[in-house]
Amino acid sequence: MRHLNFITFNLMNSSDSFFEQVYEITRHIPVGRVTSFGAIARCIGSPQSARMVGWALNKSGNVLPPVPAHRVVNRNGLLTGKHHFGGSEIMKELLENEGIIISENQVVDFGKLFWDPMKEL
DNA sequence: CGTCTGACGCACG
DNA sequence: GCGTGCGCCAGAC
Repeated sequence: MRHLNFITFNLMNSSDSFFEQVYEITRHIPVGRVTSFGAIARCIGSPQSARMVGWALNKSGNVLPPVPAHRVVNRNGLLTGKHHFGGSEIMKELLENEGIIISENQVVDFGKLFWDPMKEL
């Protein structure tokens, strides 16, 4: 049954589109880890399309399966997308629920928690 | 078609 | 280390 859902998902979403590649990589980010827009862009093969990654994630709210967009921050570990989660503190709370410490709108120990899709995928 | 818009990242001063 | 400028490119008009 899960297999059928997966097939339906692939039929409903052109799986080779830029957006879908972003979603697919984002879904692989482990709980309690984070990555950056640029890292995802590089993994796709468009290192200069980091802005598009953000654009894609902005539209990921109603996408299934769910996309953990809150685990994507900018290259400095800054929560630049926090205003797109309904409330301004939703993104922070989602990350803290996974054990990530946020201070001054920034991920503490970002270098340690950073998950590189190129290396890990 | 042209133009504008960004959840970015880099180069430079 | 910080501010500024610019290239990036898929959608929405």
